[in-house]
Amino acid sequence: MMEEAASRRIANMRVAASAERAPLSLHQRILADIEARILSGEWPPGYRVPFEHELTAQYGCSRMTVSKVLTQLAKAGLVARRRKAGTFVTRPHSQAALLEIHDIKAEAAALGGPYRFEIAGRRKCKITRADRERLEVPASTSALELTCRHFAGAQPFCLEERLINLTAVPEAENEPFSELSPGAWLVQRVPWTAAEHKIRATGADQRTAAALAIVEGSPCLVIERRTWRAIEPVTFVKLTYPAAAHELVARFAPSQMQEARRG
Amino acid sequence: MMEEAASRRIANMRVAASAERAPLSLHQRILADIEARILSGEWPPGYRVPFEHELTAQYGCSRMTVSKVLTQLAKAGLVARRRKAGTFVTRPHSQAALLEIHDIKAEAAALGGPYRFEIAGRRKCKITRADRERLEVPASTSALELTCRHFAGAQPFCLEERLINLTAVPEAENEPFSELSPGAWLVQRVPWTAAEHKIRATGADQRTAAALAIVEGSPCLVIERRTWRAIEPVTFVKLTYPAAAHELVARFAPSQMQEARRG
DNA sequence: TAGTGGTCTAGACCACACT
DNA sequence: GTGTGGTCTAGACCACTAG
Repeated sequence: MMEEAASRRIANMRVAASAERAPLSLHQRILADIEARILSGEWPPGYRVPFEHELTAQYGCSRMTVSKVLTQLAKAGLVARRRKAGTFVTRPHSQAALLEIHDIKAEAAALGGPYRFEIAGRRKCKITRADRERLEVPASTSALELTCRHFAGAQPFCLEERLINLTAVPEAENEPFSELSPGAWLVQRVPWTAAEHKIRATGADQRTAAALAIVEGSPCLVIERRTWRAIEPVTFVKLTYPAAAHELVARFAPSQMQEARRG
Repeated sequence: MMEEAASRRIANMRVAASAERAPLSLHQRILADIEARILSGEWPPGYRVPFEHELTAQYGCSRMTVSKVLTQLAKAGLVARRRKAGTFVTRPHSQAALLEIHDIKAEAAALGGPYRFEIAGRRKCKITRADRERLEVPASTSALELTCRHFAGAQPFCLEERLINLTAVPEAENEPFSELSPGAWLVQRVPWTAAEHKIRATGADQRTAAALAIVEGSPCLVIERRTWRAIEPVTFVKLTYPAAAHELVARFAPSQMQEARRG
C-alpha cells in the first residue's frame, strides 16, 4: 500500500544525525526532515514550503499528518502560514524567545540617548584551551574575537565581548560591522536553534570599568550567552551592563500553556 | 446532529472569564474547560481525568479532538498520561519552567554549607497604593508580608522579601513556615500558570547589606518575581543574592522546537 | 472565484502496561 | 487478556484571502 512506499521514502531521508534507537513516528520523521531543510538553508527564508496536498503526495501520508507537522513548525516560528497563499519559511527570529535576545539599539533609545556603537577590538584567532568552555568547538578552530562598546548618547551602557565560530559563520571574517553591530548582524543572518544564558551580578574590574566609564567595583549585570545552530556552536557573547542601565524581563507560563491555548 | 448537542453543552460551560469575542474552536473550548477544572482544584493533583472515550461522550465530539486537548495538557505539564492506566492531574510543578523557579535549598548545598532559613519578619497587612505595582490586586486586599533569610552554613546567601495574596492563598495566614520556606510551601501548594521575572544588578543598601552580612554597596543580583494562578495574582517576591552566591542559567530554543520534537 | 489552511469526524491498527 | 493512549487515514465542511 501507500504506507510501504512512504516508509521506504522516509527511511532513505537524511534524518537527524542523532543515532537514536527510538523509532520515530511518521510525523516526527517528517518534522525532522523539513526542519533540516530549513536550518541547512536548502529552504531559505521566504521560501514557499510545498502545499499540504503536495507534501501529502511526497510523503505518501494523509493530510492530517502533514498538517500536524506544519502546525508544529508554525508554533515553533520556523514557518508562517497564510490561507490561500501557502506556508513560508520565516526570517531568522529574535523575537520568539521567552527570554528574548535583546535589541540593544532599542535599549539605548529607552535610556534617552541616540544610539551608536564602536568596534573597540577585533582579531582572528584559533580557539585555545581556555576558550573551549565558552565556545565548545575543537581546539584550533578559527574564531573571530570582537570587542564592542554600545553608547546611549555619550555614555557607554554596554560592553560586548564576543567570539564567533568562523567554521559556522565564515562570512563574518570579512564583515566590517560598520552598519550593524555584531549581535544584530548575526541575528539577521544565522537562524539559531538553541541558546544558553548565564546571568549574574559582579563588580566591575579595572578594564571593564574603564570601558564603561564607571567606578571600579561598581555593580554590573553580566549576561553570557552561547548560541547554537542545530548542534553547531555559533557564538559566545558576554554583555556587561552598569547596574542602572539594564533590567531583564521574562514572562512565561510553566511550560507551553500559552502556546497550547493558541493552538 | 451531534455537533449541535455539543455546541449547546459547551456553550453552557463556564468557559474562561475573558470576555473575548473571538469564537473559540471546539478543542480550545474543551481545553479551557478542563484547564479550569484543574486550576480551580475541582480536579486535584492525582485525580484521574475521564478516559478519552468518556470525554468523547461528554463533549459529543470525536476521539481525535479530545486526544488533541489531552496531548496539549500533557505537553503543558498539567496532566500525565499512562497507557492502560489513564490520564492524571499532576502535582504542582516547579521544574517545567524554562527559567526555573529556583530551589534555594539545592543552591545552598552547591555553596557547600548546610541549608537553613529563618523567618525574620512577618505581618498581615492591607495592600497599599505602593504595593499595587508589586501585587496587582485591589487596594485593601489582605496580604501576608514575609522576610526570610536563607543560609549556607553560617553565611546568609539570599534575602527573600515576599508578599502573598491572602485572597488567593488564605491558608498562608496560619502557616508557620517552620518546615518549608515560604517559596517551597507555595510551590507545593499552588499551581501557578504565569510568572514574570525582572532581573537586575544593584548595590546593596544598608538594610540589605546588614541582612546578608556584606559590605554596603557591594554588587548583588536581584530577582523580582510575580506569579499568577489563571488571572489571580498569587505572590510577589524579591530575592537578593550577593554577587558571588548566585548565577541564573536558562537554556532554550527560540520557541517550542524541543517540545514540538517530543510531540 | 478558487485554492489554501483550520478544523473535525468516524473509523482503524498498534504498543504497551495493568490485571 | 484487555483496555488505555499513540498514531494514522480518508474523507468532509468551512473561513479566509489572494488574484
